[in-house]
Amino acid sequence: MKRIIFHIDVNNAFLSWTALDLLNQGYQYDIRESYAAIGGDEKSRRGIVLAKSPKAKKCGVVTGETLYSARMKCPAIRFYPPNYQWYQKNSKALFQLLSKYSPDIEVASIDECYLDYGKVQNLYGDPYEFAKKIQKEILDTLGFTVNIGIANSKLCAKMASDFSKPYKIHTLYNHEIQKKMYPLPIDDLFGVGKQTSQKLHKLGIHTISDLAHADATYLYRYFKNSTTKMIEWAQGIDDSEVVSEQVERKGISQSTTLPKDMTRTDEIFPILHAISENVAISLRKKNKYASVIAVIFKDKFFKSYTHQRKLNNPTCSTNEIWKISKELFLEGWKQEPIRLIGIRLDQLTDHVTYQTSLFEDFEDKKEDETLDFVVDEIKQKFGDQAIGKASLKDNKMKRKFE
DNA sequence: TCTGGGGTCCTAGGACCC
DNA sequence: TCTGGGGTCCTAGGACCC
Repeated sequence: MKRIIFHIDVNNAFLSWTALDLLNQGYQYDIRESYAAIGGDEKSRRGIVLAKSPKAKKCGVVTGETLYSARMKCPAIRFYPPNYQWYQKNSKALFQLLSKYSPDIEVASIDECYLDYGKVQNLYGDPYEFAKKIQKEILDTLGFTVNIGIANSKLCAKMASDFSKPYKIHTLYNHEIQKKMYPLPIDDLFGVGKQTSQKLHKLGIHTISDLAHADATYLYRYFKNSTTKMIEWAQGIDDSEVVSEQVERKGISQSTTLPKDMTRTDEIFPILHAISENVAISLRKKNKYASVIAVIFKDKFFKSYTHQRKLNNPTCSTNEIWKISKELFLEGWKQEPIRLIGIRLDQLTDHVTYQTSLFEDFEDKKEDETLDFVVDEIKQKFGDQAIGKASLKDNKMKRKFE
């Protein structure tokens, strides 16, 4: 039996959710109906468009461009800052509403998910009618609109939900692929980004149909092992299942664009220290230990590079993560101005079996970790101000990370 | 007044082992 | 002393997604 998959996607998620927030606060108009965008702060060099209203889109404003450039295209535009906590609340509410109807929901990101409709069809009947019903229920109870794509695979459902917006339902069943998907430009195919699309265009492949009919042996020279999957996706073939269990995080990272390009360690280290604390706290919240620590750099030319180390003994200690990050920074830094600095923790494990080495003090380490957990708990109870690292006390930078 | 932040997956090359 | 070769681990970088 053929599967039936829904892909549910919030229209202009960040903008819609901020619109609701503002209306709640007594705003007189709905920013979804005006020239508006969600964006970071230009002064702190985070000035890019994260989401835009339909009217702003009509002016040519695109996600990811600078606020400056958006303003050039659309002088009437107004920018609003993102509010991630509020977004998370709305996201949860959406998935909760949907899980009333089916336990088989795969959360794909903060504003989209897949639902395995085939498994519950006998309860709710015609897919299109049901999609209409939940679409309306979401609008009535949560206040924002979603697009729904209906297809026989996750890939096609995802492609379908993207066809036209907002508040639309599209089907892309297997028998509709040639008519509805083949004519689209290759850039529209999920998984084909800027680099791949450029290569494909050079090879004379411009539409999804071109790729669906392309010679795999020929393309293999350029795309190696991703060739088969890419061609299958162009043909609308995707057997992947809707996975409802929450998959464990593989890594934790935090990075920040610096207020200016920096070259002095006395300016950079307090920030790196604060990031160490933050990622360590996230790690302990999940009751995990990290086996790999990486420091992330971005230079003034926007070139990123990393320097990492695999640890003999996984850690969750703030002190150790900070100490190693500092070492990694000094080893990896190319002595050039830094635009962004960050830390990533990888290969997270549950337990630690200490491999004692001559040079490490086992007891000290355990003490460090125990202390960390106690500090976490105090902060949880009495707030972040209750306790803190003396070295960060008087640093203005610290405020940014709280 | 240029260009966020948090993820995942894949690949390539070197070291090392048998 | 004509320089194998497969497997695995580690590091670094790139592409893609929202």
